Amino acid sequence: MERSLEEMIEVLKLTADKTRLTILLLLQEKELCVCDLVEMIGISQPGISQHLRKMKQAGLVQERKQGTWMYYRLDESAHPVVQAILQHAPSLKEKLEVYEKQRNSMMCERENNG
Amino acid sequence: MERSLEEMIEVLKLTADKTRLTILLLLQEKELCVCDLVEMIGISQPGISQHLRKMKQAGLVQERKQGTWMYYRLDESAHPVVQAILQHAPSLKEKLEVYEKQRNSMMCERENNG
DNA sequence: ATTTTATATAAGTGAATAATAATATAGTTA
DNA sequence: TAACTATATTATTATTCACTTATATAAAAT
Repeated sequence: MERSLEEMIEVLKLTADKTRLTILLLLQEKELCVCDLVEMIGISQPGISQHLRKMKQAGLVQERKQGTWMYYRLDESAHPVVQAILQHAPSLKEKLEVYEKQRNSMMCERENNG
Repeated sequence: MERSLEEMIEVLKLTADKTRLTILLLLQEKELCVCDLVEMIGISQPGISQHLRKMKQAGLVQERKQGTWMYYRLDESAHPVVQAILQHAPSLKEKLEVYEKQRNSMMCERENNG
């Protein structure tokens, strides 16, 4: 209520996109790297990176570098409407579990981070 | 949580526009006709009507005809995320009160509906 | 040092859309 | 009936934006 209407519009525009809302729902479950999101969502890597950059600039996600990987997670200090929106959306917990099982079953190339 | 991701995206896209979010915030206070919204928001009448049509089609607002006027109000059965969003936005109660006072002071051409 | 891998940035393209101007419809009033 | 008012619809335009391809950067592995 204290934040401006313009701030709300910015956040709503960011969540009003299927790719970005999916990213947020996945990050709600677990910190993930870009390549995880590319595989699970199925658009190009630059596409994912551009969405992440926008959401980082708006304070919706935070990043952490580890080697060549860049891990992303939800920013806890984001506009509170983000949590309200995510809680009204269907969970992607199952989708993430399926992805992780199949990834682990193919003799993971990297250490299992998480 | 039961409603699909696509349904959420549709609602979020509709609220992620300054004009439409303003309309919803005003309707949250009171049922209003198109000309009220035109005056308060300051875009053309077709612009307002088009936004209202979209929101009506998505089940966000309802309409009621009275003479040549068409009154709009929030649809109570809209996707619950709408209420969550509106409650996180700054209220436009004051803006509406100012408008109504100045409208009443100019010897209202129509009966004061509401 | 060269190659490979993960990610970021830049450039370009097509589609969606918010706004306006012009016109149509329909109810009201003279 | 004719003029007026409130709203809806249509056509048009300009802008935004999601995505892709191509390229750059940077860390890791060979």
